[in-house]
Amino acid sequence: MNDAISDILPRETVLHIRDTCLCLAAQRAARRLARRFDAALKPFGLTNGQFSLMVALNQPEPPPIGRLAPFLGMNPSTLTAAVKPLARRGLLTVEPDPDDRRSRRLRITREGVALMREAVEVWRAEHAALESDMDEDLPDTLRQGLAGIK
Amino acid sequence: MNDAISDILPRETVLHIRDTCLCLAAQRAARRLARRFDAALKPFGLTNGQFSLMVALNQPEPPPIGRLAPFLGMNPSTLTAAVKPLARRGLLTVEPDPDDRRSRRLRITREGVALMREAVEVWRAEHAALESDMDEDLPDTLRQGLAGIK
DNA sequence: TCTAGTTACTTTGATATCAAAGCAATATGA
DNA sequence: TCATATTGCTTTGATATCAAAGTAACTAGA
Repeated sequence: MNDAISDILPRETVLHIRDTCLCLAAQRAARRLARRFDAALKPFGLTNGQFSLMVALNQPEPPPIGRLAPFLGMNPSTLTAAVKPLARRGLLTVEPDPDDRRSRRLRITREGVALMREAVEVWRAEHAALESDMDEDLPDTLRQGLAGIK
Repeated sequence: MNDAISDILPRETVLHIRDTCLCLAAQRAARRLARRFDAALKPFGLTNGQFSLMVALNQPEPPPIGRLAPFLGMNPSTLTAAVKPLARRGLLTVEPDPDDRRSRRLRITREGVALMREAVEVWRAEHAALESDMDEDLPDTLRQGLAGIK
């Protein structure tokens, strides 16, 4: 007789968590959307996350990591790692801020802009297709709901 | 003169994507919720994803990987990897299905159940706290919206 | 000035994530 | 029954993710 058993948690507890857990619901939806946009952006060699990061670089002043991380809901160390493949491909550069040498600013390159001009059009098409799959007011409802998670 | 430039994408395009992209909004919210539940479940050595997986094992018959993956919105290969640390800790076992030896069923162990009994209470408390941070009808709105993403 | 504290980021080590390719078992059709 | 196709899962190689601990640079207060 080994450890494997059938003596499980109460069925109602399991169903309750399954049906109400916002964290599970969010992870599930995030994975599905990630796969969808990863596939759409594949011709550009970009993942959904890389696309979002590249979009966020388009600011009058190249933003530092410390400003991008909260915007993306991301830990700064994740961003440090995420920058590497993009820098390696020459899509962005990392420059120390002259006014504060601790801070490092991410600047999109010409190549990055050229790639993004095309990628944005694919994003538009894919997002339109996504929304057309959904009930009328679901997109806005979702946007409001997701924005409410701090 | 290097590659770095200031010739960026149209400002309106950037703002449009930033404010409407459901994929970005979902990743951002998923990261925030993941961190929150990871922190709450840390005393049990469980991540939010491990918790959800363990909950899903509580079924009359131990489910095969191929049934769990779609439930979690996950690629089967991700699940194969996710199982390893949990099996190593003795929280679940992997058994070949006697009726189809390709299929592998995940069975929660006694230890797994014991751990989950406590973890579920922490989940309850954390989820209640999460919902109390939100506007009245936001949780249900979000659940419906997230469930609408296929 | 120092010096202590804070901030911005990186490194480390672990798990998470996927697509693609691979393997073995099952199912199907001739 | 044999060959082919399909199915269920795993492996591989790459990026993603985090917390914790580390480093360097800045700040504030004595």
